[in-house]
Amino acid sequence: MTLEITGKADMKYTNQRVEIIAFLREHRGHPTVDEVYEGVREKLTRISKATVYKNLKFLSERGLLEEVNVKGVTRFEANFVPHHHLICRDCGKIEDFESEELFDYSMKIAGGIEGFSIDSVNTNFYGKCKKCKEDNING
Amino acid sequence: MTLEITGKADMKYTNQRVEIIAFLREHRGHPTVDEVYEGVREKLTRISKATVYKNLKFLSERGLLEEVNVKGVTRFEANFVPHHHLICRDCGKIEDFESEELFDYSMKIAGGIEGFSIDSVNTNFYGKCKKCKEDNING
DNA sequence: TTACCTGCAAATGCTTTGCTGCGAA
DNA sequence: TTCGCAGCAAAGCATTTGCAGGTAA
Repeated sequence: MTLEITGKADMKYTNQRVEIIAFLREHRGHPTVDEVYEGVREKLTRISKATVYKNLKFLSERGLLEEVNVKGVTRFEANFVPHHHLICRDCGKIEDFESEELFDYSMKIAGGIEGFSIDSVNTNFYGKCKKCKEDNING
Repeated sequence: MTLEITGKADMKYTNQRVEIIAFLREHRGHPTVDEVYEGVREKLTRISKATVYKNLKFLSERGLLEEVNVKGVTRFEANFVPHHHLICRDCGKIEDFESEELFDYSMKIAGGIEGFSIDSVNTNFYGKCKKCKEDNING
């Protein structure tokens, strides 16, 4: 796999990094560190968890990944279409939600904020996912 | 201090809980666990950090506090006026930002989302705070 | 009175780090 | 060839837990 990332040439594209990014591009469910580790291990059986940690941090700092934290659990994603999050308070599930109009509206408001220079915006919607709602009724 | 919280009677209002909530109501800068611990310790010198942890978790689960996580650091707040966050990518500082119009707009969009029942919304604006911007230029 | 809560200390588990050998460029 | 990176194991820390005594209701 070739990663199409321009302007980020000052780093080595090791197999480990390539597979971590590939895994996150293919698994949009906001995996945890362990889930990334288990997933990548299917391709690179000898990868260590320390390498996964190091690279998730490294790639996040460089803007190749995004880190999300819900209910004390750190999760990762590689979705660079501007989007928002639907977060279930019960199970901690995160779903992406695209709304160009909300993005535009928020950025317009961002333009009027003094003292902070804002480069991105993300709205979190909190509530209950379908499954947890049904579980509440039935169980 | 009397906590004016209705409908939350099934818990004991120990001095520790009262002081933790009081501290967070007076310190709106999104303190960390350690900062809460140090702050409350000025009133209750014998409080343990385990008690602070237990209660921050307990009170968050009951909706008396909100937990925010930025750059891997967990912070707490007790601001129940609907608000948004300005988050500095450099230093991790969080400022509250009130915008009724953004709140209303987001909730209107929330009403049209299928499969998730949404009860609250929070927009995070990411960028650089004034101080970090100046530090970047000067240092 | 009694169930719930606190403080202490120990345990847990996520995350980071130091170091040696290796591989991308 | 060289510097950055991977893997391993150990260390570091934030957070949780078990338990005995204390306290709010």
